[in-house]
Amino acid sequence: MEDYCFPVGVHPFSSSSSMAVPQFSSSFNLNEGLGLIFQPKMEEAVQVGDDRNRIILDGKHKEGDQNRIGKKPKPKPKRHKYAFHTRSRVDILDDGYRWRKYGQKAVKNNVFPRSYYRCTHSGCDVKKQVQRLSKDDEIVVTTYEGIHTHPVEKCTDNFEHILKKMHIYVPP
DNA sequence: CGGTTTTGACCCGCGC
DNA sequence: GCGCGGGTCAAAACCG
Repeated sequence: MEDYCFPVGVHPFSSSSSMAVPQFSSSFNLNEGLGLIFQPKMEEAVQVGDDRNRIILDGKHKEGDQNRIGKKPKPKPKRHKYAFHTRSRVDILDDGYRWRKYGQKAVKNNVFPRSYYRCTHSGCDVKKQVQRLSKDDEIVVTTYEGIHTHPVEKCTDNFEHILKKMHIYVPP
């Protein structure tokens, strides 16, 4: 599946606690290419003492529906995928961008479905997939594909709104 | 009422 | 060619 898989960091917008706390940071900028910059203060999230927090690089990903009927088959531009393994009990890890869900599919050998999101910013076709591992349901894999053509949407959302969207997790 | 989510259908690539 | 799995579309439902 992935071409490369190496430990690098942790998703900067979650924590190892029972709830992913949205911590917005303009330093999280996929436009930097591989320059994923994590805030030092995010280090608390790297408390999982194993290699489960990592980045997956996939340089040769097929281009979705570029070849749909009625469309010219374009030379496939290379798009990189960046995947974060995140220990979190919530699926929605707000990264400062606004996403619209456009699909959900059951994944083979996984009891949890995979969700597909697209950046809502006009002209920006960055996508991401969110999937939970069936082995360890506390691990969420978020895969980003493409590069944002715009800066991070500032934190228009207030915290209350975010919590609503997250369906706050209440530990038993 | 406009934006988002849901969900079944559809498309495509790949292996057999 | 066929079936399977993954990815996307698009209409309807939902929601603030």
